[in-house]
Amino acid sequence: MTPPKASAATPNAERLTDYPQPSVTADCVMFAVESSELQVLLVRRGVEPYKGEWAIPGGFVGVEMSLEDTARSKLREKTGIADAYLEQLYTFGDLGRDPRGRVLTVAYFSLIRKPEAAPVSTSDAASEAAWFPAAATPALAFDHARILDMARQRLRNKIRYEPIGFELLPEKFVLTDLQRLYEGILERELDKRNFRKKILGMGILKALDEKQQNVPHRAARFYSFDQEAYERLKERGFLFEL
Amino acid sequence: MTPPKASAATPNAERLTDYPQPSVTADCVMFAVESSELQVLLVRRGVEPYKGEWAIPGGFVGVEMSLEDTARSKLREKTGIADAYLEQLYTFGDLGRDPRGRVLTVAYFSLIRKPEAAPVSTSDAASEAAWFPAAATPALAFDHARILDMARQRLRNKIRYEPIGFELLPEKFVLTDLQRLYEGILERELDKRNFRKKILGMGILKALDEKQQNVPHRAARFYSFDQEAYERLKERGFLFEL
DNA sequence: TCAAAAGTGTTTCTGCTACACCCATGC
DNA sequence: GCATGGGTGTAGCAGAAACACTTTTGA
Repeated sequence: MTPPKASAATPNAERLTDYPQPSVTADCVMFAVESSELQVLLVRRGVEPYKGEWAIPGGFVGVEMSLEDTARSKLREKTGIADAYLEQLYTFGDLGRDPRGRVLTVAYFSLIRKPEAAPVSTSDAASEAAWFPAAATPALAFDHARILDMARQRLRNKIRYEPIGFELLPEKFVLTDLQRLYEGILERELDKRNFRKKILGMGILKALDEKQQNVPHRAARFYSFDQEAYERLKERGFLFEL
Repeated sequence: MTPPKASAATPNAERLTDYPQPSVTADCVMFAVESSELQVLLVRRGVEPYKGEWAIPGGFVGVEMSLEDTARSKLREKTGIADAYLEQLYTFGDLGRDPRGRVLTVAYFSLIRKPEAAPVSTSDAASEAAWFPAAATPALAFDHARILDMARQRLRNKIRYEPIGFELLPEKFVLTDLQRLYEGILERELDKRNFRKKILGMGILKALDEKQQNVPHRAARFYSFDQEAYERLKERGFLFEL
C-alpha cells in the first residue's frame, strides 16, 4: 500500500497523518460463575446506534492509554474490580460492523469472582448493566454475539490447559465446586473420583483446615489454589491439563 | 470513559469524531521452511523511523479494507501468493512503541510454501526483502522482535493440535520431510517409527502412487494431506494431535 | 432414620515410549 | 559393494476410564 499523498517536507519519513485513522474500541467480555452457571455482564446502550440493545462493555481507545488499560478501566468501572484475570481475545475489523463508519474493536475477556464485584447499577438508565447466562443472552448489538461466542470458546479451550478456572471461584472452595465449574464450561460430566485424583495429584491445591458449616450433609474440606507451588512446578516443566 | 466533548447536534447518539483516532497497521509475519529450517521474510525499511533496519512487512489500515485483507495484500505484494494460510496473532498497542505517536499493530502470521513464492526483490532498494532463519534474525525495528517471538511460539503450539504443518510443505511430500518439519519447529527429535505410526494411523494422509526419483537410496513414497478426510474425521470428534 | 453430598481404591484398557534390523537405490 | 536413507513390529509402562460403597451431617 502506498501513502495517499507524498510528504514534501519530509521526503524520507513516513508520517502518521499521511494515512486515514480508523476508530478503535477496547471491549471486555466479563465472565463470572454463579451456582455453577457461566454468566456474562452486559450493558444496555444508552445512545444510538443500537440504542436500548444489550452489548459487551467497551469504550473508545484514547491516545494516552494502552489497550489493556482501557479494557481494565472498563472492568473497574462496571465491577469495581481492579486486578482480575484479563486476556486479549481478538481484534475485529470487518467493514460495516458499525453503521457510523470504520471501527476496530480489540476484544478482551476477563474472569472475575462474582461475590467480589460491586452490584451492577440498575438505577442509572444510561449505564444499565446486568448479568446473563453466557449460553442464553438476549440479542446483542453490533457483531457482539460473535465476540461473545469466541470468548466462550476460548475459555473452554484455555481452561483445560491453564489453571485459570480458579479465577472464577472464591479464594476458598470445595472440590465439588471446582468440578461443577469444569463441567459447566466443558459441557460434560466428569467422574468424581478421577477428577479428585487428578487435580489433587498435581499438587497445586492447598488443603485448608477448614470445613463447610451448617450443611445438611457431611461437611466438605476447603481448598485454595497454590500459586507458588504452581509456578515452581511449571519451571520444572509441569503442564497443567485436565 | 466519557467523550471529550458532548455533541450538541445529536445528543442521543455517539459520534466517532468525538474521540481521538490512533493509527493502525496490519503486519504479517510470513513463515516458510527450507531445508527443514523455519524462515521468516523481513523487509528493510526505506523511510524513517528505523530507516535501514529490518522489519516485519506491514502497512497502514485504510478505511476501505478489512484487517485480514490488508494483511493478505501485504502477503501478495511480497510473495505473489494469494491464498496462503493466514491467522490473526495479536494486537500490539502499548504506548511509545512508535516514536511518531500512537500506533496500533494488528499482527497476522502466514504459512507459505517457499517454492511457490516469487523471488524477493533485491534490486529495488526501497522494498528490499530477504528470508532469514526465524531463530536468528538481525535486530528488528519497533517492537517487531517481540511480535516475531510471539508468532514463533504460537506456531510451535498450534502445529501440535491443528494440521497446519502441511501448509509449509509442497503438496506432495515424503514422511521424513514432515518429521523434519515437526522436529524443526518443536525443537526436539522424534522417533521415526512412532511418528509414522501416529500420523498414518490418523488417516489424514493420502498415499500417492509416486516415489522419489534419482535419490541415492531407496526411494520414499510421496503423500499428500487429505483435507476432506480430515474434515470428515473432525466432524466425528477427531482431534489432530502430535 | 432419612436425605444428601463427601470421601475413598482397584481393575481394565488404551496409547505412548523405547528400541534394531533388513531393503532399495545410485555411485 | 558401500553409503544413504526407507520402511517395519513388539514389549513394557504409565496414565485414563470405569465403577460402588461407607461416612458424616442436619433436619
